[in-house]
This record gives sequence, structure tokens and C-alpha cells, in this order.
Amino acid sequence: MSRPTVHDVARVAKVSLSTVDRVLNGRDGVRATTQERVRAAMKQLGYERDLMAANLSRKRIYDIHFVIPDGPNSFMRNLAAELETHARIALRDRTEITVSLVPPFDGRALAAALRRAKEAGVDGVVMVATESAEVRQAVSELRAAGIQVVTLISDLSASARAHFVGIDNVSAGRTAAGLLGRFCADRRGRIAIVAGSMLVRDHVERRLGFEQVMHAEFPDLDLLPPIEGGDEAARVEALLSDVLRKHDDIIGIYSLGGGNRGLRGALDRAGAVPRPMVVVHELTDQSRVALQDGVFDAVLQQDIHREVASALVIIRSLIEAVPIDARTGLVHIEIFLRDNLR
Amino acid sequence: MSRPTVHDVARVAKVSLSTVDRVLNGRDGVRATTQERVRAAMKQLGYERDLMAANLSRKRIYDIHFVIPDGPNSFMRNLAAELETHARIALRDRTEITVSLVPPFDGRALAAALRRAKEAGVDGVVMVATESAEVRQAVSELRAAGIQVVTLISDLSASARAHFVGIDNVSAGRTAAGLLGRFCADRRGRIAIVAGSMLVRDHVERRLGFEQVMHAEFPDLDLLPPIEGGDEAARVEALLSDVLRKHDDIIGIYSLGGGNRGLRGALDRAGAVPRPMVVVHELTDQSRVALQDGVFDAVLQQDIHREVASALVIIRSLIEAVPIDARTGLVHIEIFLRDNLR
DNA sequence: CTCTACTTGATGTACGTTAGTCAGAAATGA
DNA sequence: TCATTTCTGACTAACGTACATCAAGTAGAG
Repeated sequence: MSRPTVHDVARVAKVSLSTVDRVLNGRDGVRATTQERVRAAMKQLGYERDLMAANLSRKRIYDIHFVIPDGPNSFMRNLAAELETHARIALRDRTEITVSLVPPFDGRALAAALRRAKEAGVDGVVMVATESAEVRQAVSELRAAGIQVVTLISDLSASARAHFVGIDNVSAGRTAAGLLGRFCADRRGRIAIVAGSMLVRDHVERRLGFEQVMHAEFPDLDLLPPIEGGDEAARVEALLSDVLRKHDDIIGIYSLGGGNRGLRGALDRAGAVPRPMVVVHELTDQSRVALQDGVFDAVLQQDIHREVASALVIIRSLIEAVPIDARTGLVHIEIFLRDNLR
Repeated sequence: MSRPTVHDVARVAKVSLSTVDRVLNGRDGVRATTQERVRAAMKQLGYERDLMAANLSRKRIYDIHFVIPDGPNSFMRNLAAELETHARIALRDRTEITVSLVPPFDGRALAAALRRAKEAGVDGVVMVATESAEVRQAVSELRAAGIQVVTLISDLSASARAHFVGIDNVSAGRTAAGLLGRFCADRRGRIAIVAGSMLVRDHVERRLGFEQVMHAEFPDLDLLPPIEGGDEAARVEALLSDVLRKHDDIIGIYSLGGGNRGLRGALDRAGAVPRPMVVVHELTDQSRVALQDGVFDAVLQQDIHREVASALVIIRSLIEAVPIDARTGLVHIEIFLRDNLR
């Protein structure tokens, strides 16, 4: 009653083990009619090759390469730390993880890293994408070479990569707007948006979602054009301080990228009363404290640990050409208020 | 340069393969000092057991039994559907899933189902717990028989089960309060709470968290005692209609259990203006529509698919006595507004 | 110092698949 | 019908671990 093996297939198809193996692994030297007989037997028995045994025999090791942005951004530093954890765990599953760091928002550097991965002959690449022609080119070269590519956190145009793992960033922006709008209740005034760079798709999409809901549901609130702070605290602080000085009627701020230390700095310096409502992304040490202090009102967060885990599952499925459950890549947005900090 | 095997460990520790095997699999008959030597060698080499080879060798099939509440509750029906999906996927991982349904909020029936599972000699049980002495007794019998027990969604007192998979329900209650309080802004009035039964720990905990934050942060809002609707739409509708009739100053409602169709019915019948702010649990067809219609303001949701997946990972780790990553069981609360419905 | 009782080693088989060799059978062409 | 090519079968040795058995070793109790 246990699951069928190659032996069973051989018996049913009335051929030898060798022949089954030849068919199963696409070696030649088997007549078409015999192949058919074998396939029919497999179907009849519901045979599924035992991947564990197969991999064991092959001594296969999955070689997965991660390309992630470097820099002081706490979010990306967390990601790097996550990868170390996963590297150890993955080893048990015959998966070897390597990582390379590239400067953020730099398509050229990213493309170069991808080419290096290709030369190294890895089985799959997981990347935090920056949108650029060079990157798309490098990705299609990888795929042409039979290397699977999965984007993580920030996507590329869909055609290029095989799969995306991360939150739905349009939805994240919409959520932020829904919260911020409701928090501002019946007040009127301006809303400031702080972004990292419009070169990364996640930021573009968050902004899009945010503006959709703001325009549709909270038309009384005036949106200022986004500040591009490059995810760097110092720049964010300088630029936002400027904006706060220019406008004394800012009642809400949505920060959809990094550099939230700078955001807080600017707020503390301005010291507006009543303070504006603030929704930001990524729960870090800074944003946690700001939430606790009542300076930030909500933090949207994606669970990197889970995202990395999903990326690994997915890229392995891609490599093995196993069907993928659509929900695997979909990561949910968590929302933290000061009341549910963990 | 390839990964170390048991042979390498044996060589380095200067013991035989058998001894390494004894240590690795916790069989007895190995002196403590020898065990130390072996463990040191494993650490030194960075040995990680090859799970594929191990499972292949064991030819083991994991027999996991789920015990979940029956009844018309959409949430639990979804859960049942999830289990069918997982049953197919899990087969590839040598895991056989069976399910039994028991009447909800019925400790006696649950305990009986657990005893049946014990007789059937399964390897592990995953259960949605109802708190009662009989259940705790049945669980400790299971564990005494070497059967692992994991609670799902609703927990038992910690001492009994081996692990819990689900959201942090206190935190869920706190989140609900944080949202509802902010949504009600500066208005004053009463808040109604709709629960299923105070016999299930998740409902108790949600209420606890909700009241914590309400008292601490929104002392102007008056909490009514909870309505116990047994997760049944008809009862919820009847009881809540009564309450709405008695009090004309209800500005917020938190529904922490099932039966939200009844909640909506009561609201529609009462037709209060301005309508109360409503936060509920579980995204179902009904609550989705209500959200869209602006009758509900936020829905807190747990991802059953992921919870079941986590439960499977965890119970398999327990059976294999592999260390468990603390984050595996922790499932996040998703928050849906009309703006981020998926 | 002997006699158990406990430790350790040696060895073999198994899990399901991959991958190779080699001999023999069947099909093909002339 | 023979020689040649193309298929097929029977074997075997891995892969890394689990698990059982038996023999031999060593320690501690008396």
C-alpha cells in the first residue's frame, strides 16, 4: 500500500529497471513504443519519483546565490543576518547559500553581480531588484543559461524573473493611506510622502497605492510631491525639515522607504503641535521606539525571515520543475501599532 | 571539500560508526564522556545530518491527525478545506494526514476524539483546543504515549501541549482596541464586545488584550460586558439587536469570534446614524462584503494556510526531535481595511 | 580477582534512485 | 541469411543514514 517505486513501474511495464531509468532520466536508446509502455505504467501506478532518494544518489547540492543591497539601511542589514541563519538551516536540505552585497539603487553594479553569479555557475539567484535595462538584460541572460531567478522584496517587470517573493506593495500603499486617512479623521491639511528612490519598484508601487486611496477616499487631504531621501537618515532629515518649515499644515506623513531615524529627527526638531500622524515602513529599533513614544502611529512590516524561507522553497521548486503553490510567494503585510508591538 | 558525513565524525572522534549513530539518534549505551567526544567532533566539522538520506533510510511515514471543530462556522470550514490541500502536498514529504471533526466548544467530544487518535496510534495530533479538564487529561495521556500534540488557533494551558501555532490572541485584542479607539477619535460612547464562548482560550485572550488597551488608552469609551453568541449568526443577531436597542450610544463594536453574518444583520436592522465603527475577526465572504460596503471598518485575519503549514513543520520537528525555530509557530495578524482587500 | 553489566566495534542490510558495464536479444539493411 | 546497428536486461556500486545483531571490550561491584 506504500508508494510505488521504479521497481513497480518496471514490473507493470514488463521492462527492466534500466529501461525505466532510461525513460525517467531522458537518456536515449529506448524505442518510442517502449517509452510509451513505461509512461503508461507510471501513470497507472501514480508513480512520483522520490526526490530525496534521487538527490541522494545524484549527490546534488543546490547552489543558491543571493544578491542584496549593501549600506547602512537597517532593513537590509537584517536581511543579511537572516541569510546567515538560513544558510545553516538550508545545509540540511542540500542547499548551499552564498551572498553578495551591491550598492543600493545601482543597476549597473547589480547587473555585474548577476553576471558574476552566472560565471560561477549557480543553480539559482535570488535578488532584491533595482529596475534598469541592464538588470533586465542580465536577468534574461541568466535565465537563458538555465539559471532560475527570483526577485525578493522589490520586483522587476514580470516578464523577466521567474517569480517574485514579497508583499504586494500597491496594497501596502493603500493600507497606509487607509490608516493615515482614518487617523486624520476630519482634519484638513497636507500629507507628506518620504520615499527612497523611484528606481525601485516597491517604492513606486507603494506610492501608487497610497495616492489611489488618498484621492478616492480622502480628497480633502492635500498630497505633497514625494521626497526622495535615498533611504539615508541624514538626507531624509534635511529634506523633510525643509518641507516642514515651508508648510505648517502637514497633518500626516507616509514614509515608504528607509531612513526613518532622519524622519524622527526632523519631527523632533520641528516639534509641531498637534503632531502629525505618521505611518512608516519596516519595524527597526528606531521605529519601534518611535512607535512606543507615540511619534509614529503605525508601522507596516514585512517578515523577512518568512520571505527568505519562501524564496528558498520557490527557487528549489523552480530548479526541480515542481509545481508551485501560488500562495507561497505571497507575504502578508503586518501592521504594528504601539499596542501590538512584539 | 564536500559536507561532512557520519563517517567523518566517527574518524575525528575516534569512535566507530555505530557509536556516532547511537549518539546521533539518542540511543542509550554510550558513556557521557564518549558522547561529548562525538558531539565535539560534530561541532568541529560542522556536521549536519542529511535529512534526505535519513528519511530515505527510515522509510518512515508520519501519521498526523487533525481534530477540528465541526459546524457552520465559515472559518472552520475553510480550515477543513485547507487540510485537504495540505494532505496532498504533504504526501510528497512522507506525511499522511487524517482529520476528525468534533462539535464546537465541547470538551467531552474533543477528549473522546483524542482518545480515538491515541488508539489509532498516530505519530502526532494537531488540535483546535477547547479548554477543559477532560481535554487536558486526554492530552497528557497522548503525550505519555509518546504522541506529540500541537494546538492550533486556540491554545491550551501551556503545560499540556508541546507547541502552539496561531496568532498571539492577546495582541490581536490589543490591536483591535488600538484601531477601534483611533477610529472613534474623540467621540464618546459605549463599546460592545461580541464573543463566541469564554471556554476557548483565543476568545478569552482577545477580550483580555482588548480591555487592556481600552482601559489604558481610551478611558472615555465605556465597555459593555461581552455577548456570548456561540459563533452562531442567529444568536449573535438576536443578542446584539437587544443590546443595540437598549443602548443608543454604541459607537464601536469588536467581534472577536464567529457569526459575523448575524452581526451585520443586527446592524442593518438597527440602522444607527452615525453608524458605529466595527472591527471583527476572520475574513470570510460575509465580512469581505461588509468591509466593502463600509459596514465593517477593519477585519483581523489569521492565515490558515500558513498556520497549517507551520503546524506540520513543527509537529514533524517534534517527532524527529529536531530543534524548532521559535518563529515558526508565530503567525502574524493581518489587518484588512476596505483599501487592501485581496 | 572474578563476574556481571555496561560500552564499544564490526558488519551487514535496507531505503529508492542514479549510473555505469556488458552481454544478449531484436530489429534493420543488404 | 548474415553482419550491423539499435534496444533491452541483468548486475553492481554508489549516495548518507538507520537499525539490528553479535562479538569483544572495559568498568565497577562483590
